[in-house]
Amino acid sequence: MLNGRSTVNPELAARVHAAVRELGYRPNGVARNLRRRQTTLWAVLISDVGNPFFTSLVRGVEDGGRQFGYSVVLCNTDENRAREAEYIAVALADNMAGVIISPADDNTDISALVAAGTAVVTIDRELAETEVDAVMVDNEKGAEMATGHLLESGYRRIACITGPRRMSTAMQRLRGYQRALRSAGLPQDRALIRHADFREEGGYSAMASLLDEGVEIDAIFAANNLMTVGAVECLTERGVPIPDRVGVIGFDDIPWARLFRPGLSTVRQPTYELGRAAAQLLADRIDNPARPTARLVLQTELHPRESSRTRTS
Amino acid sequence: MLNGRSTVNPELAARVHAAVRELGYRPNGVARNLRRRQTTLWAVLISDVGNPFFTSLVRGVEDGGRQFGYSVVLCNTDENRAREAEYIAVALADNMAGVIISPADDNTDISALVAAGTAVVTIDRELAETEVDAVMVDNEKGAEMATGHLLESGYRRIACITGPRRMSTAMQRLRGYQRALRSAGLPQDRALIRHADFREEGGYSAMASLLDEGVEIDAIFAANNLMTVGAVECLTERGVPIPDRVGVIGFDDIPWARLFRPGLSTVRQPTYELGRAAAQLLADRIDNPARPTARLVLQTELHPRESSRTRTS
DNA sequence: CTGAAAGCGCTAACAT
DNA sequence: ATGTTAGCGCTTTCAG
Repeated sequence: MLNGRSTVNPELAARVHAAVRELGYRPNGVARNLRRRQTTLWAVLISDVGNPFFTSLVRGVEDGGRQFGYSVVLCNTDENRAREAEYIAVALADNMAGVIISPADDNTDISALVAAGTAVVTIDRELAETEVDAVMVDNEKGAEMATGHLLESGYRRIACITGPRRMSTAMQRLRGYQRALRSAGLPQDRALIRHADFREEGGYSAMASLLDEGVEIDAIFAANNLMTVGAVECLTERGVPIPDRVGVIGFDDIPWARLFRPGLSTVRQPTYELGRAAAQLLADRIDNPARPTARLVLQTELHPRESSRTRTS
Repeated sequence: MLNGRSTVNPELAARVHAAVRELGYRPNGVARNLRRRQTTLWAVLISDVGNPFFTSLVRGVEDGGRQFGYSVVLCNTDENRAREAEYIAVALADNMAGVIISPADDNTDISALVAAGTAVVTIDRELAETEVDAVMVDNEKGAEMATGHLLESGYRRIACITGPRRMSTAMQRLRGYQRALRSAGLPQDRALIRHADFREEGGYSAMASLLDEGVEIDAIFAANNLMTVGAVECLTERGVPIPDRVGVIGFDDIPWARLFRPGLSTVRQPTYELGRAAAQLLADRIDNPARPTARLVLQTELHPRESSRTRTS
């Protein structure tokens, strides 16, 4: 009756409902999950909730999931494949309805999930081998826009601090940077390219190494928010004026970037929307496991601020 | 045998384990949960993962929970009591092992959790009625330090933008502010006190109202990170120089506050540690439901930066 | 159309 | 010390 199945005497129904309230009866979700062989839980595997990029993503996923009646289990992988594998095992053991993952590596193994029939959506980063629903931004275009903006502002010796080779986003953003230089007819100088770890320290050290090695540069394109902050800190610490001596633009916004001085130019990603879209795709995949995989690419937006002001010299 | 109970023929054990691996057997956590009448899930109820304060808290909880074998379900309440109640119902229905909550209101009703025997720890904010384990900072002292610092820097007409009356943190921080003024022998001017909503917009409007009403002020103490940002934005927008015309200090740090210009003075809370401590307390409470309730108070740290530089005039 | 019964996969209690 | 069984609370199926 409580499932709204039977057609019962309305008076009886009222009495039952009263009793339900009176006795404080609560349906046991665990028993329901066991019987239905499904839960209403999603695992969200990201490298760090401390990074505002992922925060906003998670927020979107949670809001989206709520609409469909799912709760979100947070899983920080710290870019660590072992930890990632652990969480995948948990998701499997707990029969989670779906997994949204920003893989720590292009080759992250999600075959166990696929084999178990668990719905999976990758977010931000793509998987090389397995074909599953994916939501991401147009990284190559975003990076090209950023680099193109520096070129238009008059910078010519533009360095690129990108992420690890094993991550799709790092490579796509690097390609975008290279494409912009090529379009402008500028030489590709390998000394201008650094692979760091997508963290603040990585950005800092990459910036330091560029300065220490005396590589001639007049601008920096940093391929994520944290590395941008690291690079700026390094420049500030060493008294290199931004943008007069070195222009800076970063990929992905930083909250309150407008309160920084100089204001940081960035390529903004629609992070919240990425999360919402992933939630939509996952809910849909759960209802419709057979549908062909979807690949959703959202666009980025250029936000020029003072750190990439037009060069006058 | 898989529970490591029996003493079995080692050769047989090896064969079983081989079969386990071969067949890809995975224990069903849901069935286990039903039988044990317990899960390994914690619900963390906070108002917003988008706020770096809560982000860092959640990170601490997740890291702490992992150590004890728990996963964390993220629940954004948006300071909304209805949504909070919904999530409490979910935690109950899903038999979650424990709940860590930063209540949207001093009178948030957690009696259902208590009645069901679910372990609960409040974090950041306290509950007025129910006595449960609690982790927080010394808000009054932190606010007193902040205000005291402004006084030492030569400010005399210090306004306070605090949070809603219904929240313990807002009231404690207000009291700390008042205590500092009293110690300095300054008058308590009610026109200097504003209750906002702990959000950026709230800080912005409160600041705007102070300026619009022509209240004579030379400094601001804002009782959380987001309201500090809002207040600074308002001042910046209206061209009020910080700290020369108005000094600013905020409660709770903001990531990369040192990249802001002027650098924002803050009272730092040990956010990550708060989360870790709450996790510890919750795990312990689950193992030991009868132990008396604990109330853990951590200390804050003053981080003076340029926004509250000593007045020369 | 409604009520009864089987059983999801595991573990705790019980019998051997 | 080991093997067996009952049953967690629900939903689904099947019989009435």
